[in-house]
Amino acid sequence: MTPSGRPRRATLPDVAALAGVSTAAAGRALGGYGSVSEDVRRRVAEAARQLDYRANRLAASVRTGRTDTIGVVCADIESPFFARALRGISDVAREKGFSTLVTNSDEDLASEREAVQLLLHKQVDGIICAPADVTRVDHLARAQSDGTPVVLFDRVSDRLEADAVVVDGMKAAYQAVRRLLDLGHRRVAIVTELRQPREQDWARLLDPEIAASPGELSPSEARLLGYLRAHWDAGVPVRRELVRRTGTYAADAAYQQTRRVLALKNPPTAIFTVDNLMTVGAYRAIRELGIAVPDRLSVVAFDDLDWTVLVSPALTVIAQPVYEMGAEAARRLIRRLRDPQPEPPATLFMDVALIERESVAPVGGQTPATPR
Amino acid sequence: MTPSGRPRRATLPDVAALAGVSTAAAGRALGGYGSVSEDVRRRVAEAARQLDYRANRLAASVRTGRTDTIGVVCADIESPFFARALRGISDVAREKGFSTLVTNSDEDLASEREAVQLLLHKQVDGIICAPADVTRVDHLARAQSDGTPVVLFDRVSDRLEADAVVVDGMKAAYQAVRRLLDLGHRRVAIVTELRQPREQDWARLLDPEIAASPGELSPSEARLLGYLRAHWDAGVPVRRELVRRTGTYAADAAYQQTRRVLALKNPPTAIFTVDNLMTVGAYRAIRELGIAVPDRLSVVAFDDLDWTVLVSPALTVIAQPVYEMGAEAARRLIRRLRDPQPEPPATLFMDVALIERESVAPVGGQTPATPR
DNA sequence: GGATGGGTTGAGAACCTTCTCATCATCCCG
DNA sequence: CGGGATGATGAGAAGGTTCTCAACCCATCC
Repeated sequence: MTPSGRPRRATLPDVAALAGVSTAAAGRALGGYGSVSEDVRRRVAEAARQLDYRANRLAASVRTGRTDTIGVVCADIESPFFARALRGISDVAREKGFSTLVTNSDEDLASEREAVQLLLHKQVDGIICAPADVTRVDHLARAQSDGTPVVLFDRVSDRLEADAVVVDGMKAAYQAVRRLLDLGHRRVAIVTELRQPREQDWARLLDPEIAASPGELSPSEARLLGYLRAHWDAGVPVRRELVRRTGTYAADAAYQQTRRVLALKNPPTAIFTVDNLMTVGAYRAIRELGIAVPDRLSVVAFDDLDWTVLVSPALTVIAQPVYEMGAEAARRLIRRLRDPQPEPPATLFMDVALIERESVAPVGGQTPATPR
Repeated sequence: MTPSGRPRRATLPDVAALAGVSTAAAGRALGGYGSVSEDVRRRVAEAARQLDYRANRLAASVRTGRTDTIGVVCADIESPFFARALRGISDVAREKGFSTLVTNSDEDLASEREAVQLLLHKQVDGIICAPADVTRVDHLARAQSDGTPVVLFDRVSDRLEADAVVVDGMKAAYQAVRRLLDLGHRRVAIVTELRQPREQDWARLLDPEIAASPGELSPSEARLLGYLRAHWDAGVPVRRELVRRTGTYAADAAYQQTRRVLALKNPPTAIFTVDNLMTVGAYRAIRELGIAVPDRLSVVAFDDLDWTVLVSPALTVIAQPVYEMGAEAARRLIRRLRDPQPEPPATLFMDVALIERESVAPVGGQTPATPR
């Protein structure tokens, strides 16, 4: 009996004793390693059943050094993007016998560091992380060099030799914005967070050399770059007042910025929102102002959300394979866990799809011929 | 060096040796238990820093029996409801020094059993669970009697003596439906999942005795009961053809059912959807059919989602304090962990709010005077 | 000056597994 | 029938921590 009066849970020696074998044999019988006779296996199983034995996987982990757990650091589990990705991760993980320990960084580097620290203390076998700052990944590098593999998710960093699963945000944004420009739009607004609005950011994006290697860019920066390039290639000048940064990652800020940009003397005829939170805020502003979409304003949003088909007109969006991205990240991590030195780390770029619905029209405003 | 060539991580004895103290002393110094002199504390800290010591919390857990981890069994992490609740849970958990191990049951009893089993193997300190079937909770009862406290979330079961954090779904639904009836609606449809459409369910809900103790009802059943009661109290007969069950928990099914109910010769003038997935499906049908809301159809939805203000007209909804529910569940669980025998388990009913927006009008169809 | 008591300290057990290794029985084969 | 391979078994170490306990120091108090 424990001090609390509850009967203590049966342990391996208890089972072994009841079955009349050694602890080692009982362990083998239940753990499925080593070799045991059929007879012993049966007796041990029976004893375990009788005692309602429940293996303590913690103890096993101390011994083996494996916990069959993968740690996930996401920005915010509440966001549909991460929620769905996590579903992909945990489905694959479960299938392969792993659990998932989830933490939120809220896009804050310090929280992320703390989270990684915690995961390492808890001895997770590997980590999937959406790094808050792709230029500050030393903690991940250290985890990795200490033997805990890392897979980057949603964001690459060329300062870390690790697998990564991402989307080519630059290409996707380019494609969407190019489409708008081709339809004759000359004033296309973009609503983006972009946390540190360092003045040199803008310059960085203009630098063709940096622009060529997206490993230094956050997703938002990459998408902004796509926006800029589409303009350059189309020979349309970029209007500074149409590039709206919220500075903070919040729908409300996007709402404010959108109201402001739509209140310009010379307002945009199209707007591109850079992720789901920005879309929510921007769309609220558009709706509140009662602006006719797509007649007066065309809208393209990054990320497909279930409500984008519920509003009228339905939103044209860039859809990322979010679930699959999560699943693939988990697959890669687990592959690396199983096979210590498989192949050199690689970045997987997954395809996005531009889903044309009803919120885009040629400038001037006729609705396109084929609404859906 | 480990076989792999990497230097082995420093352990407590290593630190102790470098600091020139016993392992026990080093453990005390770093772990913050027992008593140590200032001098020792400093030397140990310095040694730990030099060796880049990282505590193995697994080993500690084996010894202490605590893992500072709480297990969560939710139906589907991808649903906005659970995603937000999980955020509440993990915020509180983190603040109090706990991690969260997350599993999905997909509303399937077998998966839930498996998940609980896994959590127990991993020795979580406690479990927060949204049980798939409130009448089958033996596995949770066993976990609890074995010393792993359980807090029910979103659903009560009177077959389990445990804390629970829920919403009074019956009252909420009653309130919403009553409002519709008071506005003159006589044909109010309800779209609900309700997994096992056992024929006796209906009878159960009619039985006043069972209806009095909601501890046997799933949230969907409770909400249906609220719907029924509102009718009884208002003296409005319940039309069987207006009660639409999807049988399966999917937006598509809700879409189908909604199309069907709206295609009746004598269609409803109002519709009540029972949770977020049902709302998405039902609203898609309404939009596709081009039915004017609220002029021809009033709409009330359970659960407030970010898009309910983005559609026009904005949806009138019943809002649950989802984040707070998660947070409170975590608080209760942790309180019980800290204090083995605090008070008897209790069910906390949290308040819902009926948020009136633009999707409800008196029957016949004028828009109400105060749109927002 | 001895008793009391609180703060420090280290030895070693404990937690519950897995793993190594030596032992032993069995079996196959030449 | 000897030699070697194969498989089953148990003793005991290992994994990295926490905890118990006895010993010790030193100050205080009578």
